[in-house]
Amino acid sequence: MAGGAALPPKENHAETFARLRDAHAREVTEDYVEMIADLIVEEGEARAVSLAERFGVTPATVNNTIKRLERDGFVSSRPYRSIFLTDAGQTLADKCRDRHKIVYDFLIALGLDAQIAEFDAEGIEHHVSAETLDVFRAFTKSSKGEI
Amino acid sequence: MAGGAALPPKENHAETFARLRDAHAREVTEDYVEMIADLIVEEGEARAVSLAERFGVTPATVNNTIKRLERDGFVSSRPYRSIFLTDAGQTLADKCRDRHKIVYDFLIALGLDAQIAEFDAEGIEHHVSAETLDVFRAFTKSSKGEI
DNA sequence: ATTAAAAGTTAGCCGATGCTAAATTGATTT
DNA sequence: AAATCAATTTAGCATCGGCTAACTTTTAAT
Ligand SMILES: [Mn+2]
Ligand SMILES: [Mn+2]
Ligand SMILES: [Mn+2]
Ligand SMILES: [Mn+2]
Repeated sequence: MAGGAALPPKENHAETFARLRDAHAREVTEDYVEMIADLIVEEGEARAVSLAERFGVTPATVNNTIKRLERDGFVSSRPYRSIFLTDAGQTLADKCRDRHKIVYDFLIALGLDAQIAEFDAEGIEHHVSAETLDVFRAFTKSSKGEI
Repeated sequence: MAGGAALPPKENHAETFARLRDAHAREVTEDYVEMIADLIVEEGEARAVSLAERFGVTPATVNNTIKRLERDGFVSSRPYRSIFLTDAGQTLADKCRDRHKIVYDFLIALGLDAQIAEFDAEGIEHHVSAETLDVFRAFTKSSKGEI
């Protein structure tokens, strides 16, 4: 692939895209639980109106998404009240926040500016395997050593 | 963000997610034109059955996607015949193939194995800005220098 | 030339993620 | 207490990207 054939062997290729579709299916969930956790830290609670503003979507869209998250066991909410993470939601949020920070810090360590790092990390975070994350973390750490 | 507040200023935050949604909207298109270009190189033509096998989806799904690509001016096709890229499609495919390779080679340069690099590159490629791509390219190049 | 197999198409379905417009509820002000 | 304003919910819609099942067309084998 690197320098050879244009395509990987066809027997394995579909697995790559199956993983990609899986990652996609989780992206919105991951961004929401992470955002809810951050809002609770920063503003004391997570309101639908804040989520709508942060994501740049309408309140109706937030409502739909929150219902899916509730169905999937990541949040709890009561009508007209703010939104809470379940234990599963908090666990996922912690994992996503760590991962997000590792990706962001890695992009900064590579010399990118904060705005670009923020943009790209928001997408990249959902597509880094555990192995890649380890390498990112190690790179950032070692790049801090060699001032 | 790096070490400070949990969240970026709310005035700018929505832009990050707007870009993310834009990138999403382009992912399938980008993967298809790239795959079509690669199949034409490797097999002489791009058949729906090959796309279905490569992506791990059904022929019906390929058909739907090809219709959207045709509607959007990236491919041309006639019933029961193989699929061709328009000029716009070829241009996009070339761009995507380059970008894909830069991301893949960067992950390899970081020390990741081929399988992981293949998996992660397939997702990451859609979320790297031009700036990040430049940095990736430079890193790969310099890592080749210092054997 | 028939037949069988492979490839492609069509119809109809679903879930995810977005939207607008209207209705409802809760909070604030007067 | 009423009225207003802000927040939330609901209803109804659209597109994308997936699916199965049935059908048609092309290609390959006999
Ligand atoms: Mn994200
Ligand atoms: Mn994130
Ligand atoms: Mn891809
Ligand atoms: Mn690609």
